[in-house]
Amino acid sequence: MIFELEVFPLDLELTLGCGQTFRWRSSPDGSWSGVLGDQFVSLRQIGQKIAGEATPGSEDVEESVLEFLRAHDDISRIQRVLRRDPVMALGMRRMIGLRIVKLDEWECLISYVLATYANIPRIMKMVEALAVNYGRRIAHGTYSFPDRRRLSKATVGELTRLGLGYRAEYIKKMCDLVDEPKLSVFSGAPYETLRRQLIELPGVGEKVADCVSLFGFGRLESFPIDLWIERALARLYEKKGTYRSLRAFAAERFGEYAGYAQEYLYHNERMHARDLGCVFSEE
DNA sequence: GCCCAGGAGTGTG
DNA sequence: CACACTCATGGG
Repeated sequence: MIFELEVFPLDLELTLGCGQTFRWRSSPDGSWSGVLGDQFVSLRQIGQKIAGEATPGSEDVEESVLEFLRAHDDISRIQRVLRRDPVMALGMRRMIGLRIVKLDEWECLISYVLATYANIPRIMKMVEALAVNYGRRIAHGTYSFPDRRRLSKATVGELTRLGLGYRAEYIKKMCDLVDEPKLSVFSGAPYETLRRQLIELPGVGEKVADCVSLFGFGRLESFPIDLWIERALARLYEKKGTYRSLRAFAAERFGEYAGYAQEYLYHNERMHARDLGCVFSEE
């Protein structure tokens, strides 16, 4: 199935390659492919349009892609709000095509529990291993991410052998504790409540709860603080401290769109580490 | 070989 | 509340 969409502004490479998603990969021809629900989707940027291709499926692919890319986000409004911060104002425009994505809640929860104390290539490998071993086959070599029922069949031993390390226990417990009704209750809760409930889950601390709030439940005010963000805040704002204090700093500074500011800072800091410049300061 | 990774859980001061 | 230690392993 072939389709065409307009999402503007959007930089597909930036959005899918900056480390917020773990199952999207680029091809030499410049297209990006991944899985949405039970469909294998391939996207390519052509000017201001997105050309897409998907395996036949029951879902409305175009709608899924628009939701995934958060096409309804008013980026100019978001940047107008963030511009109040002088550091953001300096380089924000060059991040204009970087959009926060909206992931499936369950997949996001599992993915970011796996993400603790691992680098991105490894996280991608672990998530892919879960899909291949417990997901549903939807195309040649492509598998959907396993829902709770399917993932429940995994034993801790199997999960450990797949390279999850100490995370295997967390995933096993998660399958016993979280079901669709529970996720649905989470969806309706305000951010602070959602966050508190997520933290009660095994393997979920403040940072993971904030990632799941942001990428899984679409709470744009969430500001996950990992090592890169700590460095960015120290380097660009001379701000150090506990998670609690840094979080308060971000809330005051970036308000309802702290999640976008976070992703800008995250991407920028990683580029800076690779000596690819910094858009938020003159160097 | 070495250092690091989108941290969390637990125990201690 | 703030720090210290452990956890299991692969990637660069």
